[in-house]
Amino acid sequence: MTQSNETTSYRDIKETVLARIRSGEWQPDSLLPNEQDLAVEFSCTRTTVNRAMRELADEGFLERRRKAGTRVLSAPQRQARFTIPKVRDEVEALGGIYRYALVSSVAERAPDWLCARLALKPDQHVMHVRCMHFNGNTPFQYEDRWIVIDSVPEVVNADFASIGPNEWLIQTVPFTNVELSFLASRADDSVAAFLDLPIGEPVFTGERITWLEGEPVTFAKMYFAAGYRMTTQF
Amino acid sequence: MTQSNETTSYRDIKETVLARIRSGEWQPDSLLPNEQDLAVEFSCTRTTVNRAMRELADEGFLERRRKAGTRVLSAPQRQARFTIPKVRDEVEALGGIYRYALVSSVAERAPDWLCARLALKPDQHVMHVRCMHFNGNTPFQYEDRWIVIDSVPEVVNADFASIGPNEWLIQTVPFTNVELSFLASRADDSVAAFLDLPIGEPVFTGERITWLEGEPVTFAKMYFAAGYRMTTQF
DNA sequence: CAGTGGTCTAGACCACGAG
DNA sequence: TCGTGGTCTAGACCACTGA
Repeated sequence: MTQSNETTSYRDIKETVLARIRSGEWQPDSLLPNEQDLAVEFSCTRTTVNRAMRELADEGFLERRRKAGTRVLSAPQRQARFTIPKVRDEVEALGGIYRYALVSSVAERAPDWLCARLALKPDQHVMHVRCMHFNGNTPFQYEDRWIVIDSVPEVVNADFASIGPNEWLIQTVPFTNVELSFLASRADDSVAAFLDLPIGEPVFTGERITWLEGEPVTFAKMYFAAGYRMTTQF
Repeated sequence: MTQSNETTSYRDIKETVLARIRSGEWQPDSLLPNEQDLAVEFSCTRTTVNRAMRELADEGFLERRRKAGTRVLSAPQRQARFTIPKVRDEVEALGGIYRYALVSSVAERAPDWLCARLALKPDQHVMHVRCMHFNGNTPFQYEDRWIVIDSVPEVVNADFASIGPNEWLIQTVPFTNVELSFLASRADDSVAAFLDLPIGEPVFTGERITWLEGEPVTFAKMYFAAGYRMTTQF
């Protein structure tokens, strides 16, 4: 009990509401009493009821609309929250020792497919950085990344031998918008070599595009070693 | 402006705080003024400041501790929220026409690997359901699922020819705990045939384990058709 | 111990949107 | 139009935890 004894907290209300939904007392799609009535029932203020119901709606159990009232969602829109850790943290969470290694870092004209992907002008230049992340001496992730020089001019002076491009970017342009995708790809000869896999092996792959105030900053492909799985509970 | 003119809303405060972090005015790891002081600065009550800061902490930008105060997280723990839609919704969101087809549905003794995975007793029985989800006539997802009969006895009477096992389960035991994983697997001959792929092709694969009040309910493997990617923005 | 965030109250005004 | 949720105020007590 977070609050002192015998008060009804918003947590209590959340529990009670969930229990009623689970028990079938409040059927999917059914309309719930309004906040004022619930406040009376729970002997608390409408503010407290409001917080409880608002959070339940955020969590995907309820749908609330002014005037229409609050309904139980028939198919709860449960959302999985995946925390996207930095590779270093991910390795260390596994109890491993993180090691980073730069493979190559070159400034080059942005390839056509990247221009299309990031809406770059045809003559824009990018820093192409390839690197490896190890768990001890085991390959953990191979990263292939392009950083738009016009958007982050300091990148030409970055020392990617000593710091990974992701960590460098987080320090340099911390607050960005991100589009993140996951897919299964096939190991080409390069990926296979870096991850110590047979060519053609399925590889769990992430793609991340990052913008800062609408300007494209970076495109990254992250190839995970065999057996990797991304897991969450909810 | 959600509130009437000239009041400071919790949204305004959130924006201002984020802007200060972005601009570097509030550096990572630095301590922010306490709520009371911010309330004075923003000419509003502490309640309003509290809501703004609480939400920013929920969203992974700040860390708050009683007595210690509120700090800017150096590596924002941005969390990707993936909405896990029902297959039907996912297909329809693509503008496609959803079609479901049952492949097989048999009650059987739980295989050993499943007993281990779900902590079943060796003699427990499961309903093994295999089915296909199509976008029009294109394979979209092949689903291989086991449902624990002791946990959901009604399953023996379910008509999986007319309703998918996931939709049936949502109707029957709506509120559950879930562990969800994604990985890249290799198409075996069966998966390859159902998804119309060459054998050995990489397949984006989901695994879902569901419990109800601690009792294991179901284990499902979901194999997605070629080219599938799971995407989110944040 | 004392400062900070966590939460509740009692009341108010308002925006939205269904009927 | 008018009921419902969205938000803010002003004030209070308390839980947690760092020093």
